[in-house]
Amino acid sequence: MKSSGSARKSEMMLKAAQRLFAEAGYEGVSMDLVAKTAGVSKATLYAHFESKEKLFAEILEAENGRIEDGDWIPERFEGDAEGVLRRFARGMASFFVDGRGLAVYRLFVTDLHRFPELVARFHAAGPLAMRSRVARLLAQMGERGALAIDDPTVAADHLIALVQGRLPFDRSIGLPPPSDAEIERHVESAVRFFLRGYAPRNPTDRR
Amino acid sequence: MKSSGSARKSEMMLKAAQRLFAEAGYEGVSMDLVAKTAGVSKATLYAHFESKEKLFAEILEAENGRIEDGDWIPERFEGDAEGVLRRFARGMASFFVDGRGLAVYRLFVTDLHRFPELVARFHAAGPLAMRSRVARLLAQMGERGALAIDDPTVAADHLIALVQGRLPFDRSIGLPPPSDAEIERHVESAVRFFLRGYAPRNPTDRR
DNA sequence: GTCTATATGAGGATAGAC
DNA sequence: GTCTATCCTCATATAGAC
Repeated sequence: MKSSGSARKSEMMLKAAQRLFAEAGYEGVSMDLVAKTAGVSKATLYAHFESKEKLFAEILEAENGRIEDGDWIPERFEGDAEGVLRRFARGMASFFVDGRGLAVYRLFVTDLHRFPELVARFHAAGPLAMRSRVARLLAQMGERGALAIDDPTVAADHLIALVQGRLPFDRSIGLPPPSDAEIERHVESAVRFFLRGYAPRNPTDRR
Repeated sequence: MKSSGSARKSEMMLKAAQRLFAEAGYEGVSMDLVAKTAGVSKATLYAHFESKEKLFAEILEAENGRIEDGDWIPERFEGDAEGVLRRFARGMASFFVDGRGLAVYRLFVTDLHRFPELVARFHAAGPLAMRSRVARLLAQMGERGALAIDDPTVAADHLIALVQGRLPFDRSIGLPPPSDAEIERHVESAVRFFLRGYAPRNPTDRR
């Protein structure tokens, strides 16, 4: 059962690296620390990952790729637009205050420029994929007359910008997390504003 | 005239550090490089700045404090709201694509968390000061009936979020700068959306 | 104040035994 | 594959002469 122990160690290393990089970024984590946290020696770590850069890129790609996992972007529009948008916005806010969104945001801004060959791919798989999914949702709302959506991609940019706001920025610079009440006010204000801008010109004009 | 030479060197060191830190961040710049760029020895550099952290904090405070210098946030509202907002948005966009805004944004996200005792002060002197100034402008527009502004601070958050969008984020991760046409489309779309949301309910109701 | 030379330590990566 | 021990580079910071 040697290979089983090996597989377990491999997983330990990945999990340790994932957590540490998300917390402290590329420069903030040493290979010594990753090895120690995973309970292996540095040589073992290097036997599995040829360099710190490769390890980091692998971790970041995994985190970034799971950006669509969140259940906070509905696949299809069902129900009332305001309720759907409010739930979406709440999910997005916590995603960028506490969750993977914050970690990926920080890793992108802090360290991605070190890997020029990855930038375009990761950008497409992360932020752009998220926008596409939001745009699809908004397009459905537009088709049903719940919103007056001209260009769904542009509208998605607007919605994301409003809901995201300064949340990940403020968290990244070290400000304490906003309270639930503050998040709720932020979300509420963003959604109401978005609805003002994209309300259907004639609310009764539904097909 | 020894003190004159000394003052010149002091300035050289500050200018070098300012440029280098803005380009490469705290970790990306060594004291060796700062000294070499400034044309002095490392010992001289340390005679003027007791540590790299102190030097960095001094540079960042100066850059951040000049955030209000830009002529792109008018002190007073004069003319038509749409034109003022469009000029403001163009100025802000280039501030965050090329200018000091981009540099400060990156330094904040990348390195400010290393100086917990500075976070609150720098946040107030930078992002919050900018928002205050935008809020004052919007409040004036509201008072004159050019916009329907309920809470100027909230409206400023919305406007900044829309205009800033992903510009500094995309630039920070290493994407190429958007073309002038792309910036113009972005700005135009943000301003039009903002105006839709904050248009006066009754445009003729001016005092 | 300013220089050259150096102390000191951290961290990425590898050698060699098992 | 995994370990211990080590190499090597680089970066902060300082000693000591002028």
